[in-house]
Amino acid sequence: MTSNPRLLFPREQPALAHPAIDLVLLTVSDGGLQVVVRERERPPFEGRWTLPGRLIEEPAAFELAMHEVLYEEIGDLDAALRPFFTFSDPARDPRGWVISTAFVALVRPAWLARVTEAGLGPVLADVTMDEARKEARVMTGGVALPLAFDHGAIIDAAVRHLRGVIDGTMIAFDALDYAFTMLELQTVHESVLGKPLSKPLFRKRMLARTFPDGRSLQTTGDEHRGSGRPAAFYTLA
Amino acid sequence: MTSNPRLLFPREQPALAHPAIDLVLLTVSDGGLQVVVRERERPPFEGRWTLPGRLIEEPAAFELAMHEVLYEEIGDLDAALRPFFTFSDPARDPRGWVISTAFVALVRPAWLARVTEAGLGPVLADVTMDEARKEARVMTGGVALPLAFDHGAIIDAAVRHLRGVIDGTMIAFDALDYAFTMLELQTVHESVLGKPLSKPLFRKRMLARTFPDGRSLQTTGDEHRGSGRPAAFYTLA
DNA sequence: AAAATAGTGTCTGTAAGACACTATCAA
DNA sequence: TTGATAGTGTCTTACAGACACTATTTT
Repeated sequence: MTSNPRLLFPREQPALAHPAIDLVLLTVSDGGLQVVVRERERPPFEGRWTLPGRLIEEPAAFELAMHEVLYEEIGDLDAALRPFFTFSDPARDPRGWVISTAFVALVRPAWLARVTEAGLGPVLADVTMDEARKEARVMTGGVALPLAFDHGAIIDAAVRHLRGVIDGTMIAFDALDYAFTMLELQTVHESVLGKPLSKPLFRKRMLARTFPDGRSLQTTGDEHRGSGRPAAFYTLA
Repeated sequence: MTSNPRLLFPREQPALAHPAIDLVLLTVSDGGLQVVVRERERPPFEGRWTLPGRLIEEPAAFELAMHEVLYEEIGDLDAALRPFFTFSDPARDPRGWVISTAFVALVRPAWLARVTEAGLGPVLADVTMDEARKEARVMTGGVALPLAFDHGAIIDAAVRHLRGVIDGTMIAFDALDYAFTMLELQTVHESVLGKPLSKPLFRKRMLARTFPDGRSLQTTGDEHRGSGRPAAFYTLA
């Protein structure tokens, strides 16, 4: 499919752009939000950090291209990626007009383990939301990683999107294993919202709730043993 | 086909696409949702109906192109258009790969008057949501208008988007004049949601509410006189 | 026993929801 | 007066939110 689409619109001079996708893969560990980023190896923005993503090479619905990128980056993933915004500013990429549709997903820390293990590939970086500016910042070990393009704004928009939907959808469970403790679930919510929640209230609400797919939280019978009283494991059933 | 995302422009053949925008301009009159559509005058889909929109001719952020289309279609408009989805299926336009970012706005019936008056231009059509299928249908005077491209799906997605945000944002007021009655406000909500609401409850909620910009509903002192008891006019202040 | 984490009970305020009612206009 | 539309009062139930409390484990 290399035919130039310009020829198909004889009566107009429509602009052409490079379609692209960027993925904001977020996870919650150590009580904070983390995002997958990798270092750019060529100009522009050589040495700065970017989200996984790329220009589209074959005409295909973005939802398909998105799964390709996922497979290459992480190896496998069936988490629900949702599109949340399309970034279209002609100045966002100095090489040309790149229109990027951004997707966001919460993923389980275990699924990202292979990313970190690889060593030279993408890394997990802590996300800091700057509530005043419209850009998130990322850092590892307290060292800020400079971001390429408008990727700070993309991460910011992704987290704000999640904040709006985390309480009405089942997205939070994408960040958790099959079985999880109530505290783990609460930490996912708190990390996304960027603020603490009341423990008794959160518990009550979650246990009373029937989720959109009809399931609700059930104890598995197993327990998580830590340094204090064991915590019950819950799952969706 | 190599798929190393680090080799972008120089060594790969990224696809090109035509960026486009489509506008879903909705209004509420006669107690129902209406949308601006116009008849296509050439293939493909000649004679079928489309949303206002077009291919982008100059690289520019979509938000700018959107205002251009608005100015040409309606003459003037400052309503808040919000992007809600980007449609990217390569098969959605038989001429080539057209990636369309769709925007939705509620607008005042008076602003659309000139559209209808023009006669030969766009028309206002009644919107029927087909809750089962993911496509809305439109009709005028009980006669269904066949839609071009995936515009039925775009309208469906637009209304679903509105349903999710109408109660938490101030969008509903975009469909109303400076002063409006409580019933007019309620009708806007009901038309978007596609279901009736309790009158006393709606009234209580709206009068008790402080909206995101800090304003709340205040009576203007004027009255709307109809066939029954006059209704108080309200406004945001 | 002390520390740590898990989990519960109770009270108060507020909002949802249902329903019946009153108010004010035109004809 | 009747019909029509506008607007209110009241009662019940549910949930948010705050806070103090109890429970079960490890060290």
